[in-house]
Amino acid sequence: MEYDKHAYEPFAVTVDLAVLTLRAGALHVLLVERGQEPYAGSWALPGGFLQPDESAETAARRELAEETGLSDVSGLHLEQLRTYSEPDRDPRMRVVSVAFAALLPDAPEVHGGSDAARARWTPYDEAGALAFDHDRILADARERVGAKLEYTCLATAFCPPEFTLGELQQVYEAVWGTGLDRPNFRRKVLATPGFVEPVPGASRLTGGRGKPAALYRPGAATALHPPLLRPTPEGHSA
Amino acid sequence: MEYDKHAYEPFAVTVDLAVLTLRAGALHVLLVERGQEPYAGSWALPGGFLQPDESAETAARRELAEETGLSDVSGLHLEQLRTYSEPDRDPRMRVVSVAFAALLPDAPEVHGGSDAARARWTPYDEAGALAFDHDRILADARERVGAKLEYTCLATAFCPPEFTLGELQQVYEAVWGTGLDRPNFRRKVLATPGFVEPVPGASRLTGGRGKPAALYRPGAATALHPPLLRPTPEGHSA
DNA sequence: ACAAAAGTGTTCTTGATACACCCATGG
DNA sequence: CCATGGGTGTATCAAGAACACTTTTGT
Repeated sequence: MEYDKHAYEPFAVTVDLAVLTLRAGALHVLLVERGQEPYAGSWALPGGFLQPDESAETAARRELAEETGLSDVSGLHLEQLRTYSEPDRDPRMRVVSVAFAALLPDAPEVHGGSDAARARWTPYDEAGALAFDHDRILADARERVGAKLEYTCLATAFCPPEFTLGELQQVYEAVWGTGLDRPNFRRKVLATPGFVEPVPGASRLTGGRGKPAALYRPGAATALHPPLLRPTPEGHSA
Repeated sequence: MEYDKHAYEPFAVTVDLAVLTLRAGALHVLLVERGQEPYAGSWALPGGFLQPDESAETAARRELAEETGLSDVSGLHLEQLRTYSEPDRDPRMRVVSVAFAALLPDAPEVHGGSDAARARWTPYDEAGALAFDHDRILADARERVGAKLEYTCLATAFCPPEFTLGELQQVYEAVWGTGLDRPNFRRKVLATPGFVEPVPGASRLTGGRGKPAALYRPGAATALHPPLLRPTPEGHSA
């Protein structure tokens, strides 16, 4: 290892964020419209450069606060996905990008981030062709989050502080794109100690009609044993 | 996003490799001895700088070939772990490192890599304190590989082209650090279509004594449904 | 009364676990 | 003939899947 600071072409290091949330039971992602070339007018994932004194995680959280306008992003779940480093991924120079997924419970309207670019929540399925390799980053984000729902308690990161089991189930269904059996889902969640804990007296009407649902809070557990497997994606089966 | 090449302090981008293999039934990792400060005399994971025209994956494979001396590393499994970017992880300058795990079937002796540094295979448990944040990278590598053994066919990446079920089981036991019931392991593997496929007539003696074991090749499947869960790590249970 | 959503119960089937047991080979 | 490792069979138990049914609310 040699350490001459200028022996190599400098690399720019950025973070890109797939900010995910649920709106009306559907998975949405935060996109910003690009003002300059390349890809001017295209939609892209929010992101930006690492400052000299911050880690990728710190930069990601800073960008998240800037883009969403939220005052407190400290409790939100940030998940490092992977790093994209193909030499030609940005036509202007070498940009190595560390990608993150961020999970938001409620979805504040965000039109116009801090840097005056247009921003909007877009249904995942309508994200279409994004700038750079952001399509792939977004697909990787969904796959990673979908996989982590299976064996962690991550789903509560999409929910407000108090939520119903129906809302929790909607998280799974939206991210996985499948339907789940409500009684079985309910039993599975309640049978996992520390996944959720009941809020004693509380209940809430969900669809205007129907029985009010009991409210729950996230529990102390982080892992799910045994996991909650999604209905066999394809023909794998033992 | 602004793109002035010199608006920011340049970052060095490196790759670090946790090269894992099985020797005599135990998990080993490839370490190199550092010649210069900082951490001169300490052991570290092999790695190096990204060249201007290569991706992190390409750089990782190049480093892997250089450090192991293997002529063909194209078939080996490389797994991107995550990127380590704490500002103070290298005392000299900002070094952002993309970490990989590499899985080797046979373990060629490697004393002396290409850059004249001493290199050696070390049992995972004896790796002790490594330079920089390499302890953490190595721990992350083992955890990631252990997790992927549960729900993918990755275990065959540790095996030679033809292997016995006993050898495959040793992979699981070495990475997980647990014992497994042989009859049940066997059934589970054979019941998963495409995990392994038998080599018709072949068999091999393993321990000098005992019945010769049938040989298998890796199959076409990559995923395991349902997964092969490790014996409950801690008190999670439904 | 009816629709809609929450919540409970029950049955069936699958897969995991824990063994006991037989087979082939070398010393 | 015994130790060693490969391979088979089987009983038991826990978990998941499917689905019928009851409860509580708004209209």
